[in-house]
Amino acid sequence: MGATQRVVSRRGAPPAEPKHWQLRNALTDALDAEFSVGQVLPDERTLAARFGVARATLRQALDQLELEGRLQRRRGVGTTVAPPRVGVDVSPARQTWPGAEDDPWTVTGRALVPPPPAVAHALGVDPAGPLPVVLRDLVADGQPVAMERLYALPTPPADETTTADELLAALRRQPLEGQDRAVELGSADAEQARGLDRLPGAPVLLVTTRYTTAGRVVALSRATYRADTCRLTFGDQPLALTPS
Amino acid sequence: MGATQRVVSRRGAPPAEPKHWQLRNALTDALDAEFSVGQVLPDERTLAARFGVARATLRQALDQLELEGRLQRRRGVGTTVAPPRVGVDVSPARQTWPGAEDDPWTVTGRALVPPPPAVAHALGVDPAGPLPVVLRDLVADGQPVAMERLYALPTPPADETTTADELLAALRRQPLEGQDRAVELGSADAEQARGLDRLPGAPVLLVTTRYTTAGRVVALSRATYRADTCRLTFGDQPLALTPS
DNA sequence: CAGTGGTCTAGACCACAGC
DNA sequence: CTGTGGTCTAGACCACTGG
Repeated sequence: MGATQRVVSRRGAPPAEPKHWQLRNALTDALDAEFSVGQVLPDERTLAARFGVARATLRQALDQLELEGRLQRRRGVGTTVAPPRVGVDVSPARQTWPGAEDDPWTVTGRALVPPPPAVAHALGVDPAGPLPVVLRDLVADGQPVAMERLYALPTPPADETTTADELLAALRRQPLEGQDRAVELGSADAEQARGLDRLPGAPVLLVTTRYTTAGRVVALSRATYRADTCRLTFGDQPLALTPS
Repeated sequence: MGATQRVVSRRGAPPAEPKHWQLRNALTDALDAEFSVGQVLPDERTLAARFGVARATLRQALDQLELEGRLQRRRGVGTTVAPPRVGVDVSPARQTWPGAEDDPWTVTGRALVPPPPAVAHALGVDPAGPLPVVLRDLVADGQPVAMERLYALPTPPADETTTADELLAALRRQPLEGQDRAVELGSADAEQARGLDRLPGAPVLLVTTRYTTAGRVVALSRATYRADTCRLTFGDQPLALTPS
């Protein structure tokens, strides 16, 4: 990225693309060609001036690139070129309960709370009645990448003194008949944002897993992965691919 | 949502949450309590005035809700409450080539193009040499939900006259040994945006599938799903769950 | 403390849908 | 044409990091 430049063309043909999009494309090319992982970019005010746009417009482009995992921004620090996304294996192929050996998740706590309506419905329980939850974290490459809430149908019924490990052990005692998963886009709530080192509303990949035994859903996991840094892999071996 | 209201509390405790986030939460609650699918919201200028914020701030909250699949916005029309996300089955369990019978995708074209670097690398071919691509669309509930580019290692070599169906047939003639998938967050390019009836940069779930035969990747699919309207399901049966 | 990204404002104009 | 969401601007202030 050289001296003052206007990548933007607005005169002439009517259906011109939005400036922030042209800017994103220009920055993508610059990132590919002239920057290496970890390198810090000029600050936003400087970049905006350099491209001849308002800071809000420049930020729209940076937002895109951060969403795509190309950039990493930290308040008070600066904007750096992000490393390729971390591949996280989430294949349902390995039919195991959570907490089995070589399970990379770490238990961070447990609670007894009224489940969200959707969870209560899936488990077939009363939304008002408290349900035990196991809280777990996933760390990859030294960075927190996901947080999970695992709602379990307790057998035998749990109380305030039941530990997370006891809840997991109770699940493992049953035969696991099946599990299915769903992935969708969501946004981090305040607590998740704190745990993932992001701001509230940060984009996350929400993975919902249902564990069934005897034709009945007995546990339901809600895992939120940082969408900017994670690639979820299903299958034999992780991919070494970056978009486009 | 009644008359003029300020949901926002900024005085007092220092670490107050951002207005746009409080606004998102307030709107989420209102959506749950007082709105039904398809209902149109007041226009943005009215809403902003109602909540006592600038339109840009209100829009930040609406952006979130649209990302989460709660709202649908159409330029020149208005903002409506979105229906629950459509579940799309993408389990790699069904080990079949694309284009098998009961494959819900529709072929829309083919091309002979130089592949993106990542694709060339995965297939082990020269990034400069043109590669055949099959273009396909996926429609669910009458709405376009995904677009796919399927890069194939042609056997025998394809030329400009090879049709999409011939390319798919050539793949199906080989034994499919394995496939693996990866899901990550991306943004729609100009063409995808057009096909998905969105604006450029719209959030998409990027699903990369590798098809292997004889220990070699012979085809690679890049499918982009509308992140606002789709939920990808892996497993026995689709889930009927909405976040929180 | 200075410098960074994050938030918020008030206003203007554009692109598009539908009447 | 009117009304909608989409884009863009210029500026201010806040929250956080690091020296």
